[in-house]
Amino acid sequence: MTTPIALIDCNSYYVSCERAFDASLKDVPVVVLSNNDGCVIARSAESKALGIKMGDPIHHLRDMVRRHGIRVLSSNYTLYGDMQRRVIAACEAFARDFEIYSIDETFLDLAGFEDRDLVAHAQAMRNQVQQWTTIPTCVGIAGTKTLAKLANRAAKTDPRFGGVADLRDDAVRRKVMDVIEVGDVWGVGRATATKLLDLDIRTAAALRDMPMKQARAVGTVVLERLVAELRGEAANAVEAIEPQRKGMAVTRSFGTPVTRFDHLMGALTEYAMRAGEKLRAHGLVAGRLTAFFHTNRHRPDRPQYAASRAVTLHPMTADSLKLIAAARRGAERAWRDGYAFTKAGVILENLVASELRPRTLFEEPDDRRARLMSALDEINGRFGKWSAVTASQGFKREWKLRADSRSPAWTTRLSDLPLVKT
DNA sequence: TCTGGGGTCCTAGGACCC
DNA sequence: TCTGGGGTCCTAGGACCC
Repeated sequence: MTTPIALIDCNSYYVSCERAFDASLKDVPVVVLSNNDGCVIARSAESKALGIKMGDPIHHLRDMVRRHGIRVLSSNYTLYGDMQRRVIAACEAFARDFEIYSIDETFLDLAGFEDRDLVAHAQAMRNQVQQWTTIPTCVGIAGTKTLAKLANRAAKTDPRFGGVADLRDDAVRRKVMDVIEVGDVWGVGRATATKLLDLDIRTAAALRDMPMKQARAVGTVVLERLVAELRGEAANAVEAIEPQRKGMAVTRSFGTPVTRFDHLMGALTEYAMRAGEKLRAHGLVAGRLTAFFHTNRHRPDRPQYAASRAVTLHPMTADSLKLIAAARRGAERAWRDGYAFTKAGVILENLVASELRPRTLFEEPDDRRARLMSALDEINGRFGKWSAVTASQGFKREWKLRADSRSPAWTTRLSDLPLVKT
């Protein structure tokens, strides 16, 4: 008997976070936009009912927004990240091991809780989260992570489950798998779904029943593992310990296209600064930096150019000024005149915990530089992101993105605290 | 006019080296 | 007529996830 796994998933998470602090958003259609106010990344139930899809560009929806009075918000990741900590805190007592899978989903290893009524257990957890954060959730319970995902989907889409679906029961599991489309299974994307449909494999149940050999032929070991999980054989454990991350990136689309090298460098400088902050916040150093930029891929009628150049960081470093220098070297090598660039970024790889980094022969301890970096982090942490910047970054940001309708930092900035009038 | 950002894993060809 | 093999790094791109 495998230990039961639960997946708790917040409903319309970003919208629910916004609603926690703005009562006027209740019961009306709401959407939250991606960075740069480009496309829809979260929808309230009312917006879903209007037919708005995940990823819809907002400029295609302007009419609809006017007609239905849809409330449109820029995304506020500081708020969503802070709310996530509160959601996890509310779940703490309900399992011993957690894997925080994404900003709104957490797997729970329910080992040690098997003798309880797990549906009642999950309902109590939902209530706790609702009480502490106002965020509505759904919970799926099953023997493997992939099945817990399916269970969660069932809990979310079929009101008869009352918010908690337990797929450990054979009959319930079969019924659910018969109706879930193959493309809605976790790990089956568009390309794989097309291949499976060609083989007349249309449901989660059909995927479960396909021959293992065929699964490997269609989608390598990845699909093979997925099929095993659908059969109840755990191929993925709940990973309570966060694995060492392999890379990190800071990338942005530009509000206005960039045609000049110095403007591109202004943006890359900013991203390299930010990447350094992220490295230092995680206590890491990087061994490799890649700078990239490209033109608008949605306009094939215009001249296209995409390039990326990697620079080895030797010695490994988290020093923003060294990252900026490396980004410049990469960008200079890749630059071509005559194009309008719409996106750029900095990717850091070969990450190692700072204290474990290999020392080089000629490396001298540079305390002053380290102190400068922590001073920078402190100033920008206390007074806001653009208080201290490098000269090449500059205060004028021609490429900067749009975020016209961002909600206040309700939970993390004192001046944005909501006021209660009595 | 206007189409996100941040991840992981995998594949493949070319350059380069021994 | 008649191609070396194997390793690593770089760049590019596909597929998937949230």
